[in-house]
Amino acid sequence: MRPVTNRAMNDAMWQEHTTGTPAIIGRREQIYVHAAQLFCTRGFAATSMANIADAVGITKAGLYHFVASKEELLFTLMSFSMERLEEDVVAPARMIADPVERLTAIVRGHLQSVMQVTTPVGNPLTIVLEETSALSPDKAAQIKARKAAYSVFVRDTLDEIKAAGQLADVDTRMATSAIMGIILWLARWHRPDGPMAVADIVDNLSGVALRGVLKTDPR
Amino acid sequence: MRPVTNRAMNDAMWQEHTTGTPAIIGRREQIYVHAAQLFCTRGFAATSMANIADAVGITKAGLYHFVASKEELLFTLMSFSMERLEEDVVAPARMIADPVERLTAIVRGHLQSVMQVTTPVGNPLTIVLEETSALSPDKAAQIKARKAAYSVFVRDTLDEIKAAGQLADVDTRMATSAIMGIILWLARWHRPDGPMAVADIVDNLSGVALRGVLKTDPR
DNA sequence: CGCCACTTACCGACCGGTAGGTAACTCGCC
DNA sequence: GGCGAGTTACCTACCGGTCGGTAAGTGGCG
Repeated sequence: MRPVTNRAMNDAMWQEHTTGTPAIIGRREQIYVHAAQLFCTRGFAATSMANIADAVGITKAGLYHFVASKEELLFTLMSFSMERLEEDVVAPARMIADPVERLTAIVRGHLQSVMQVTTPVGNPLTIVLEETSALSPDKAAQIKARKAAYSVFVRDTLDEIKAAGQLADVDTRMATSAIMGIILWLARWHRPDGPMAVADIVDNLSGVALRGVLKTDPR
Repeated sequence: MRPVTNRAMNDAMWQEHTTGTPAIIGRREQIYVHAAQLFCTRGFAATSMANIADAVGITKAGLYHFVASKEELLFTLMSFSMERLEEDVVAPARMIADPVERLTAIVRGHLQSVMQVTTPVGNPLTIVLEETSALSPDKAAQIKARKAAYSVFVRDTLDEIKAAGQLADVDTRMATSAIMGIILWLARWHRPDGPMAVADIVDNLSGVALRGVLKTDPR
């Protein structure tokens, strides 16, 4: 069973929902894109394999030619989602030495990334990450560990900012939670056809987040 | 079919999970409390009526003696949740004339309210509100309208603050979204046995939220 | 070039199990 | 004796997943 490449899936999701033109992509990619959207709209448990098959335009048995199980489908989607976050947001930010600049890059990058996959139901890749309870304990633990690593990365950056005397009077765990809340909530409500430009949303939300956790710059 | 009073349900949820002592409450209240927790942990679709019945200690048919349907159960829970928000947070805040003070009261009150019902799985009453997709269109619309009214209340307050020249350079819709994100995310991760005191969490998160949206006080 | 072995991409029918929900009965108490 | 609070037994629909089968290629070899 040939694996789905992340690049192909990303292209598929991105192209389908930004240009409106369905990408010429393989069945596997089609399946993952439709599954992500359905899981996002109705939830994992409320989506049947027959629903996904219908959306793709094949039968349920045909669907099982490409995926091993419903759980594997969800897990692959989640892994892909975490990989995107790690590659597109965390990796570039790690190269930035100054902690305030790094935090800015994380927040703006993550916000940007959330809006890059824009569907009429929010960002399926982010929302699907909330379905960890549908996974077997060991797979759930894998995803949770990757989420936790990201959280630690943000918090460590905030600790550095605190050490440099540039953090507002706030616990770094709480600051991390506040930032995550702002970003994750965006993933739920943002619609591609909304009235506000992506760049403006990034500016506004990163502004609130950074003003909220940083000491007002005395410069 | 006698209705469940909100006060009784509130007492039940509150007492059960703060004192550890199960409150002496009626079956109806027991059912709603357990259903809320299960819906919160596994999700609405992944929770069966048999699961709820087991948790309460009766049979599934016995459960149907008290509730009309699974959907009604969810809808009642959601209505109760919105009523609490409206009574405990919105109503008191409406009496405050100064918009900055009012916003402070909303944010702190909502954070407080989220942590008042503390279970090992977050705040079921808040999280259950995310299951609107499991409701029939008309019932979903009712809940969405109440959520929207709350959102408008917050945004109107921010508009007043802007008019008074006390808002940071941020769109009021975006500021509303950021504030909601911080609060709703708290409802997902907060645990009653966490290391941080409720009062400290309120101070920290309201601090981030208010610093994020308000102009730095020149006093 | 043509044929054969093999693979890919499916389909219709079906399986055991579980879902939400119901009908009819029983028990105990005012 | 009637009503509230349950029970057992059961129904139908649908769930995730599998089975056997097949049409349309693909590649190698004589």
